[in-house]
Amino acid sequence: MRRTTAMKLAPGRNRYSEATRDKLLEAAGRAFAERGYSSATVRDICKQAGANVAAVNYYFQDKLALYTEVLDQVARAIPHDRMRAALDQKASPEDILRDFIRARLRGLHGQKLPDWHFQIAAREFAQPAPAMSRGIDKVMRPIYERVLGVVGKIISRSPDHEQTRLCTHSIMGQILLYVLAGPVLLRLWPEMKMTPEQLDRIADHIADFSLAYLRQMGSSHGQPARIESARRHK
Amino acid sequence: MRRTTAMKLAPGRNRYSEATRDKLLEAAGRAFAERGYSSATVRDICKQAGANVAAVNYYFQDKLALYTEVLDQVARAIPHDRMRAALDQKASPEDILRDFIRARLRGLHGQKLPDWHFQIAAREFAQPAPAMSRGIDKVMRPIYERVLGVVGKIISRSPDHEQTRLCTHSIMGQILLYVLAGPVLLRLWPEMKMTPEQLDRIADHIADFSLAYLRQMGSSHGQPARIESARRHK
DNA sequence: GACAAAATAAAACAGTTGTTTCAAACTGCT
DNA sequence: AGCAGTTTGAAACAACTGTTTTATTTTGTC
Repeated sequence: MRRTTAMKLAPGRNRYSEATRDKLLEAAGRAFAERGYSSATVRDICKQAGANVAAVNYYFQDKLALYTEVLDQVARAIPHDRMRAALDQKASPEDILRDFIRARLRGLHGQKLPDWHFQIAAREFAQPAPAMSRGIDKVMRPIYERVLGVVGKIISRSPDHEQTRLCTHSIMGQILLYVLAGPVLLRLWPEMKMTPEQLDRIADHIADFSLAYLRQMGSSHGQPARIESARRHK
Repeated sequence: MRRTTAMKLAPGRNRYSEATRDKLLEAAGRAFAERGYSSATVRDICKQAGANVAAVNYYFQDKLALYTEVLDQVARAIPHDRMRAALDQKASPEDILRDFIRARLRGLHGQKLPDWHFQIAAREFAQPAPAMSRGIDKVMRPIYERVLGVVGKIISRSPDHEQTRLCTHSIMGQILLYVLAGPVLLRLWPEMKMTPEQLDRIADHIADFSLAYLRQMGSSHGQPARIESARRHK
């Protein structure tokens, strides 16, 4: 056994290989993304990783623990990439927002990241697993609150104002459509090719689409959101 | 046996009860929505429906066939509800759009409809199941194309113009955020209560947010989309 | 090379899965 | 009431699930 004698709990580095552990993680990532948590089998993951069936329970305690670690890996990979850089730059809030949107969409072309990251993220969005709730706090919240700040600056309102939140959600929603519903969109719009060029055009559209309202809000300071009298009924 | 003698293939009505068949469908809908296809067990579904374990294989041939029928049920139920009504009314495109958004968001409060419809749809978004690809064509496409038409009218462009598509996606994305990512949003914004009142306010925000850009596009006819010079870089 | 720790391998475990079998109960109709 | 056809019920099926056990091989260190 590994964690019984001499190193009860050593989740960090070992002096031994750790190569199969990494292979397991990668295979698990792909498997969970493709088939979902319960449909992906431990046996298949081990076979894909070229390891024995007992490997999962040896390196991780559980199948669930494996999944949790995969989620952590996804969580750690996303924010540090391009979005943080976009949010951290010194520029006008408008430009920061535009760059942030581009950064996020560019990630969809799988230039660097394995694209199963997004599939897992999509799944967790639709139905957060027991292991996820923590992950939301770790991954989403920091970025969410940064965007709240940027949007708040543009529309001259505090970050936790309801208007700021709604606008932020509008932006996030537009982005998430392409992140989450990729396959579906592709069916509805076969011409969508997800090339870097098209992704940039989509990103610019989202920025323009959103800024149209944000600027309008920003210029009219304390006034109500609705410009033209919205039809209220029912 | 049922389909062996005298009625080889009779998927339509029978002269006998069919009550348990309906109960099975409903229980299956809830189970698949809550736990997903592979995690939901036939035994649990039958127990929830108050039927025997063999019932699923008797009334449907497979677990997969059951799921397919549930998907068909979802497909048939969604468009005829409120969205179709909103799209079919005689009004200005702006009002139609606003009503459509409201109709869709109102469904989230599960006032009338079993809201697991949306959960299943969300799951199929994240990863179209073997049985789904057809479903997309049946459910999404009709509505998608109707919205394309409405948006196209507002911005004075043809329904299959790229600008029309991008704008439609922007609207769909904002809606889908609340449909798909409900649990996640609730974690990020605990004050969100999803009451009918708040849902209506959210719907109005989405309409205002979107119309700000759409009207602006509609007034400037053949001109490029971007108003203020967008910062192009990299 | 020897020795302990660590990693792998093969087999078996207990539990659950979807599905089938077959007899019993029920149904509508003459 | 009688009877064919339909629907249920309980049990068993084989296949597969995650996990554990046990033995074997590999590894790093003296």
